[in-house]
Amino acid sequence: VSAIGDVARAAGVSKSTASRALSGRGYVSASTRDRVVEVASAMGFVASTNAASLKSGQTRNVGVVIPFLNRWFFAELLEGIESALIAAGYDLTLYQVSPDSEQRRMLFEYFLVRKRVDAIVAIGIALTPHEVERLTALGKPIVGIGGEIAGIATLSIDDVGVSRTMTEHVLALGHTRIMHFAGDLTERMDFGVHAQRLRGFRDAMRAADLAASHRETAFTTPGGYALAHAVLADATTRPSAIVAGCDEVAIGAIVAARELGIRVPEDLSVTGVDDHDLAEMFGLTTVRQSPHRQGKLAVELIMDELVRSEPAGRRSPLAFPVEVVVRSSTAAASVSV
Amino acid sequence: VSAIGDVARAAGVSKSTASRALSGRGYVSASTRDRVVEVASAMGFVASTNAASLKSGQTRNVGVVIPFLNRWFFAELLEGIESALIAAGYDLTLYQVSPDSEQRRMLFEYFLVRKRVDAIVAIGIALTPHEVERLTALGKPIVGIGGEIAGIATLSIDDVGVSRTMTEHVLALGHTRIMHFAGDLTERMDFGVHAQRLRGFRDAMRAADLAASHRETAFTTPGGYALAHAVLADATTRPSAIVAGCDEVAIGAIVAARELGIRVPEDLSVTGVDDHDLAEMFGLTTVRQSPHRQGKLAVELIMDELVRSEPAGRRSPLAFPVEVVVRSSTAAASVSV
DNA sequence: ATGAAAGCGCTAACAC
DNA sequence: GTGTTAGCGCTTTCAT
Repeated sequence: VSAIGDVARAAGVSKSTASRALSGRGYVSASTRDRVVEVASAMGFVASTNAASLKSGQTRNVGVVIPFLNRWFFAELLEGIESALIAAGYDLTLYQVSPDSEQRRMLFEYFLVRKRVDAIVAIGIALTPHEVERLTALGKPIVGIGGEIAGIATLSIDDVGVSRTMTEHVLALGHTRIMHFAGDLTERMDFGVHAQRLRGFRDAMRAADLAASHRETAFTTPGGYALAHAVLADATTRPSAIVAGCDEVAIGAIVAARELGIRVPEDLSVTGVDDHDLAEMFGLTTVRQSPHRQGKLAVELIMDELVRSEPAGRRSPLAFPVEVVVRSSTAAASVSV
Repeated sequence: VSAIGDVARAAGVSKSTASRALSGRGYVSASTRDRVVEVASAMGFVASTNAASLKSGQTRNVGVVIPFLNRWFFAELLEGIESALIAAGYDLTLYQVSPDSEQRRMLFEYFLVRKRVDAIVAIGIALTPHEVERLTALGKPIVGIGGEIAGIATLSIDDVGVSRTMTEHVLALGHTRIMHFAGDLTERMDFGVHAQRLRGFRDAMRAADLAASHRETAFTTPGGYALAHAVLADATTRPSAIVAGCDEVAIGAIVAARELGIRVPEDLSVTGVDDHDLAEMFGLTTVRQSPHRQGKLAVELIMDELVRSEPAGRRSPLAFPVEVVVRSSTAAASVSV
């Protein structure tokens, strides 16, 4: 009672002919094909992916490993990946994983290995050489996003450079009392994003012969808000500019500053990183990472290996180009002292 | 060269014994089991889900259909669902679908039918009777979230009631010039959430013998921001309270109000719906929908049908209980006129 | 151009 | 308790 057998019988052909007609591979006469296709759709027949996969070894399914779902950059990235995959006829299996967890080990040792996915997109996860080896041994293309990983194609922005650029931008406006709102360094997100952005800030400040002060905070809007309230309370010691580690933190800082009666950008310059969808509303100067495009590009790289199997040239780490977006939050800088 | 055959040979047993030892089903002596398990893990063996599914008809995979990824409520919901599924040993296949699209038809006619998922969680999608029938005919449990759907278990909040309650809350504070910031009614999200929240507002206003005025906006923070700027500009006509259709809109309104020098809540009360993670920062009075818990509950319902196969009692629509969270944004209401 | 038959890797009767 | 056997539904040589 195999389903394709039913279609075949109804169309008066053999299973193999039905299969050829429906999959498009192999020779079938036009008239036969049309008949089979019509019968199949009339019956509402859809081939079982399991059976097809078992035979072909292709699942038409891609696993996506992601650390956050409720943060703007990651949600947007996921959207880009999802739409690109659907467009290519692939399904997306989602794994939310915090780095450094037992869960993560499980994922790589078990979930990803049971021949359910053709490829993997690993976001914000610094794969170990062992993990890379295990996955490539299975012949599964992997693309990493968020940092460089030896041996596989990766997509990432230059976090140090981005942070340095933003700091230089603020310096060029004449600021000297600049503070960096860094992510929690002990949290140790993979690839040390927080640490790298801190480093970019420090590099720029050192080059300008200025003292680089920073404070750590949760990488969220409430985090930036709370920290700004603490840091901005004392008018005599407050910085004239804040270089925030990400837009969420920057936005929290702006809200807090306004609550304290501090005008932004007149009395306080704020910059972020991400081009969050609220950035425009707050006139935030930031760096556009184009997560949507990163997602689509990642899928393209996957498809290069999967469909056209040309892994060679592309395998090197790819520094994704970003774009600085200057808005009013830094436009009118007060030149202090 | 079947993989489990390799394990079996290496362990000196037959394929079926190996299968029993690894799956845990059926009788195997403890010593044999241990040996097989050890050999398998030494070889890094993981059973092919395809083959297992083909045989058992169970995919241990659940499809989740969701309209947005980058909105707080939906992202949080997805997180809840994901973690509950992983905990149950299930994978999650993600489909982002805008209601009313060609894509959506494809999804139900094709993607969801190819025996790749055991069950479906449909979020914010008003399934048609035809779609429900097709899916239930396949014996796949479905749980809907966001509105009632005939014939399947659904989880939703009482949108009319929620909106009425919030309006009554504002009325009780003594406000008379209250405006509703509604979602775009032409956008027609499934289940008419926007229209229902508007109705709850109108019901409460009518009961209080007050004129119910509302304006439509995109259901986003920038949307609420732009609308508030337009509505609040004229001090003589501005409302003393805004009942926003969701927290995103409410937050945008608060930011705009503050930019205009309007104090919140002293000069303007604002309420929302969702308990967005920025709600606390803005002191926003809102309704907590607990998306995380909704997600976990949805998975539980799925598992009831899937594992314990007891679909009966639960199938009726379930009104998910919400909680009103009063914060400072409505605490000190100015009694107008 | 089409059909017959083998088999993808695993599980579940059924025998022993 | 363990091995043997027969498929799950499809694709794909290989004949015809």
